[in-house]
Amino acid sequence: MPAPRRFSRRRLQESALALVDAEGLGALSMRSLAAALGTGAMTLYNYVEGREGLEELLVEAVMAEAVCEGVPSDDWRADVRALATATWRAVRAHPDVIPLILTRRTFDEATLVQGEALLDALARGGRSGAGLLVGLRVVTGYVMGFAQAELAGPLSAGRGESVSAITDRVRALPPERFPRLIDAAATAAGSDPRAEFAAGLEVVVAGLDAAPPA
Amino acid sequence: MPAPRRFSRRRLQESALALVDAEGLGALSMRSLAAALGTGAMTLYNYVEGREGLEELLVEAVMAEAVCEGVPSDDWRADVRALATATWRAVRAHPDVIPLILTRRTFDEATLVQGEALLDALARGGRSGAGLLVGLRVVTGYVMGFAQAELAGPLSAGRGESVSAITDRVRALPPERFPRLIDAAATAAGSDPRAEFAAGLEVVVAGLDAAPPA
DNA sequence: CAGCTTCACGTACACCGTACCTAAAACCTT
DNA sequence: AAGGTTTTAGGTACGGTGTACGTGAAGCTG
Repeated sequence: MPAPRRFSRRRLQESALALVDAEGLGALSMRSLAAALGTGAMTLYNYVEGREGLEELLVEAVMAEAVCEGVPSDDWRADVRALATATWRAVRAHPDVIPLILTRRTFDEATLVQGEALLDALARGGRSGAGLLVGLRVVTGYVMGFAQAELAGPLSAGRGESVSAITDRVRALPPERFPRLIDAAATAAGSDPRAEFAAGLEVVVAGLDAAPPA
Repeated sequence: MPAPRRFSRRRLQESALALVDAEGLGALSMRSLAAALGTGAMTLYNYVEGREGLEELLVEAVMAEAVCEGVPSDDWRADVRALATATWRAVRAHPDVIPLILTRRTFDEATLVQGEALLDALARGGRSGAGLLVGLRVVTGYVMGFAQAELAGPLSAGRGESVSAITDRVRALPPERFPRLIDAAATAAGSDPRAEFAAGLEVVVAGLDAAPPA
């Protein structure tokens, strides 16, 4: 009965993501996205539940890119690594969306599938019940925490800021009070984020191996 | 020479924190905080660098509550546990500020001191260089990630939402596709967040113990 | 007592999300 | 074929936001 919908959900996601990737989160508004689509702001309300729904759309788009092949395998450790890394890579590809991801508890398809797969891998590692839940929390916590660290860290250049804005700021600290922080910042400035993430993940996996599942 | 300042920084922090704790982050605006202080909105600009500065003020106030006694001790593992727990408790005491904490890279005194202490503990655990940096990332990542999980999780009641809104939502999922998620949600609903955090932290510490510092 | 410096704070503007409304488009009746 | 019905498109307008700018007063210094 209705007039045919002008836009698909995918189309909205693509436009929104392109806009945010190009001009930053601050450039996203109902009006700006509508303009990018060549329509009026109020039209978007036929596709999305207000501003909140728009942001969910974006998060969903990013998480959907976290595809992970070869899971489940016969090696639960490899699976945990693969799942965590896939999520992290997807998030990292769209740094401007990170604030939205961090401040939301998402329930999109992709996140649920990844969560289920992660639980499955951990279960194959011998965890169950509360111990399984703890394992999930540790792994997802690590991924999210690392993403947060990358928000304005020396790893990624914030919009308009130098790559090492943070590093510079730490370097300016009183060396007698924060010697280790200054040292760590110098180390971070010259390190590869992928290697850092992988090394941290190794610590997590080692912990899962060593800690008794209660 | 000047007219004496009407407000102290501490006073602003207390008012802002009280306002946010009582009415949520959405209730915080230049005007609302000014009104709570009995003044006009523009006055705040004499104390704070715009909205951004106001939010930093809040984060600083929360982080300052993360006091940690008895560190450093002669047990680096205990120190890591104590520091992580102190930060988490402070954050958890003001859940409405969590979005601000997560979306910001903070440089207030308290955070720096905690970071330095954490690095010191990890160094006593035999880490240095890149391995030390990784240890820092893992621990702070875990704390931040856990805080994020608590945003709207079954652990804390979101403003106006039932304590188990998330749990309910997971329970409504197709059981044949997400059996483990549903199970985990049920476990989470009945678990104590403090115990969960402690157990996860134990996994992290075990990982730090087991993983070679490169 | 000037005079300068600093703070207090009202006004005004651009921009935001969105409640509400109108018109047109496509299907379902009769 | 014509009318009714239902859904989408999209404009208008309102209350709220952050803040640039300007004015006025208050206190120290000469």
